[in-house]
Amino acid sequence: MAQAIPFRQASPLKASCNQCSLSNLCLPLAIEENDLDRLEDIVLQGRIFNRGEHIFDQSTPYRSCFAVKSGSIKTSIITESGEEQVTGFFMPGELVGLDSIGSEHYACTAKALERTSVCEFPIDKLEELTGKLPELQHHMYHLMSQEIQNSHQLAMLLSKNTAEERIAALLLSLSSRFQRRRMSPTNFSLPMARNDIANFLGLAVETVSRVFTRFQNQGIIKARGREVELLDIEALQMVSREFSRQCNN
Amino acid sequence: MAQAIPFRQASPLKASCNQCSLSNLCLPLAIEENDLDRLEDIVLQGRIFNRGEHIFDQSTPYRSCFAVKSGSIKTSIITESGEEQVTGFFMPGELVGLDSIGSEHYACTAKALERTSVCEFPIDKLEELTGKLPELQHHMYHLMSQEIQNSHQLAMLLSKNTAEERIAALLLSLSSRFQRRRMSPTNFSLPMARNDIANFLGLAVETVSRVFTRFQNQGIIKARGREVELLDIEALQMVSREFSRQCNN
DNA sequence: GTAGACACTTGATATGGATCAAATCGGACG
DNA sequence: CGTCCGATTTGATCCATATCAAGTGTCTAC
Repeated sequence: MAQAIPFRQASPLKASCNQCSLSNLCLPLAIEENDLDRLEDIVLQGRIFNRGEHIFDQSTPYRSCFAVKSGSIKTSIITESGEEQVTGFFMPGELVGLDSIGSEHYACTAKALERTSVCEFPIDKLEELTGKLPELQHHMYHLMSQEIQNSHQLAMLLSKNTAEERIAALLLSLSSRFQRRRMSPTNFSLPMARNDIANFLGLAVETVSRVFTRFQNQGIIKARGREVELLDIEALQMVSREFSRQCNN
Repeated sequence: MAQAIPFRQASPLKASCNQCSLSNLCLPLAIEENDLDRLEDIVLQGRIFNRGEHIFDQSTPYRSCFAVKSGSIKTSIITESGEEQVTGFFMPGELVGLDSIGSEHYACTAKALERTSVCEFPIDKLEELTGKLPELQHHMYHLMSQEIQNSHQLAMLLSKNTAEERIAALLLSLSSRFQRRRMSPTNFSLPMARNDIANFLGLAVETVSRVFTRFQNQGIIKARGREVELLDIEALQMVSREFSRQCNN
């Protein structure tokens, strides 16, 4: 599949957010064409992480937030007692690390779920820039408030919904995020393991597995390992009482 | 009950954040003495709400965020099906409405839990000001990321902890927030009903009640209605595995 | 190709907290 | 001071999901 890449630029070399296929999802979307080079001036592009590698963890001093360029990332909080709580999954175009701005260290640990490349935005430079570009500042506020809302939605899911409802909501959320990237909203491959899904949704792995097979038996989805096909989106929306918000952020 | 209020200033009259007893908790803490009047220029002070009144709800177009001056506020999401999910409690010095910046409408409903006064910060003016005062901008980012972290902590509590752990964590959080305001961290009166606690923590009212009496029988707390005395904070911290963060935000 | 390790599935059983039901408390108001 | 209604407590029972226990599948590395 991955044919040899002829000249992988080590990394520096000015980024061209301009030409990035994600520019309509990522920070550039809030910036005028002619200010774009100011963002390109501060971004560090081209860092690549293999599956399982940490982008940062809770002991890393906070420096930057990261945009996912390709691949995917899971963030989680590890408690003193070593328990993990997955707090989110991040796909291309999404920004990781907004939960830590102004903290000494990152508030969570970010791990690549597959081979993943990211763009890094040093926070001091980014804050300086948002001070000059009101549109960008507004967009940052918006992204952060979205993140708060998402997290509230998650809390809601965890406290009020059944296992089936939670899983349906997750599948729908992923679906709409694939769609945003002009990929199939019904056929995709889950970037995360059942374990991560279970942890994220506050369930046992066994329960996740059972719900997947139940959905499959009902003809709502087809799943083979991480490959998923949503056969009946409406049914999923029925199952998930609280689908509205999760879907159209 | 509400005796006539002799001269309630309709509202204008320039605020003096300067002299506000909460200036070390609220937005002024991020502002140089000599820039403070710029914040005072944009804040609308003196709005008062009686218990049960809405500061805003999900149909209100987003205009402002609010700082609690006295009293307390509960925020919640009301779903189409009418279910409520309490997303937070806000006490003096804390900022409400950060979850909605950049949205058309408020993402939640805010209700006064008791007689409450708030300071209103129109968001357009505030964004303009944060563009000029880097310290204030930084502080806003920090507050918002704190809110994300809090919400993640809540999600964690909901998905991993028992009823006792959740309630212990809430009591400790309230305790430290009272302490921050130089009030007793061990003797206080809960601003919210058992019902709100239950909803917030994803429990049934009955369970909350039972845990309160259990804690009481164990001599950890003393509770009579909303009056609470924490007799053994260490024991509470023991009960709540995940106390660390909740306490010292 | 095979060993080992991990990811996932399936089945049987246990349990924390929900739900249902009812009593008691407490405050607002006449 | 008594009434009424919502808030809180207490008790009995039930259920969704965790937990425990075996498989079975699948990927990696040698």
